Amino acid sequence: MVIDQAMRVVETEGIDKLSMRRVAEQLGASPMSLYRHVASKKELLGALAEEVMADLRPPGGDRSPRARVLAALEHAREAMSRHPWLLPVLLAQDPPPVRRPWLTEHVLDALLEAGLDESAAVCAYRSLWQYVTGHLLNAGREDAWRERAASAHTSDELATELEPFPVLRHALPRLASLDVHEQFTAGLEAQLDGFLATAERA
Amino acid sequence: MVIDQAMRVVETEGIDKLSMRRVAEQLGASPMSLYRHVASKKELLGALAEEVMADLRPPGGDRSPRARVLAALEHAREAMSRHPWLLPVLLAQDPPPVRRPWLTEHVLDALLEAGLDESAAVCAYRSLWQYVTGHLLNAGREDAWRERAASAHTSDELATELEPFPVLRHALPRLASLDVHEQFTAGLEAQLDGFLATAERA
DNA sequence: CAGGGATGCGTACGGTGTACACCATGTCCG
DNA sequence: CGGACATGGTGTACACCGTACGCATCCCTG
Repeated sequence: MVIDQAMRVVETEGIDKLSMRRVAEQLGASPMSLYRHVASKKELLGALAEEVMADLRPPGGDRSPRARVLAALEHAREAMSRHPWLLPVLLAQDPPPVRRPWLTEHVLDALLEAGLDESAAVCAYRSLWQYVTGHLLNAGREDAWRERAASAHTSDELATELEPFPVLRHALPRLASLDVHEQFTAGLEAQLDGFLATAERA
Repeated sequence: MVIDQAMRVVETEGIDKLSMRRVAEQLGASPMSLYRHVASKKELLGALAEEVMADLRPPGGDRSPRARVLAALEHAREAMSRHPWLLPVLLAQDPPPVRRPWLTEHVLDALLEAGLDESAAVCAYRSLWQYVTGHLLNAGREDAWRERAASAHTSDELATELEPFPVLRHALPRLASLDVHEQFTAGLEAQLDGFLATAERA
């Protein structure tokens, strides 16, 4: 019940409005009463994260291993991008909770089927996961970047600031018009294909 | 002076011991006096981040473009891993500060020289950067994961918890013995080579 | 019925960022 | 010289936060 209400708060008011007092208030209870159900706020957050991760089951299908990896990670990205608070919370939890690792299982399996040996598969999985998380964490700011880039044309101040960086300045419009989702799949495919290629060579 | 002292606090006591009151105290001043020099704590953190980023100049050299990209990003990883607070702070800043983008300039330049067209280079740069940040954010927890993985042999509870995930369970020892730095360069090279390969095909 | 554990809650402590009003000092201009 | 004004410092106060501690109340069992 507590975590349900907490989830509701997070979803409606955002993660930084989540406080013990807020949850208790909406529950018509006193702040301290929550501690009968939850050891600490950190644990509460962990429970929230686990709840979301629990139904992070990659889509099935009888596609090629490569396609399965791409689909699984794209699915994960999409799901996690709908809960922007999730990733920071997960990263703040130590030790990392065992979170029904469907994704890991699925991707590892596909990588092995694609011909990677076990240690290469593990390495590749971690790399791909890191890429996905990195993308998610940066993606929120892309809009701000875009504005910044767009204003480079008009703002003299920014123009002179970028004076020592000719390549960047010239490429700035491209950066502004970059489609976030396209860029995600491009990077994902590049990395995966890189791994598959080195596996092939061995 | 304020930011210098703040930097000192962060370096010696960690980022979460940084508070206006703490800095003021060490400066022998009152908390509110800081606000004459800094608009808010957020701005203070931004200034700290910028200070570190300012001397994030990738190493030069007359190597191949590929080697230059790798060296630049490895340099960035190494530098940022020495300041674990940096990346979270950067990601919390909106809008992202213009932070003397030596790295961007350097990598973009190398990518263009490697034969990518401008929009591909921009896309690749963002992907690579996202990978680096993702790696850094996850890397701190690797030790905890390693412990967790190591305890899988002994702990029955974890063993039964992993029962529905045979592939993962079998691969767990590999995960535990993964060298973080090797994994970083492997993923980096895979992604970069993937981008270079698709550029070649075009 | 007596006792005891589970559960809820009120109070309080120590911490945070910062709005606001006030004061000290120096600098410049009429 | 006298007063305006900018610059920096301070003390108080507010609105929060997480949570340690101890007391009150309930139900369940012996």
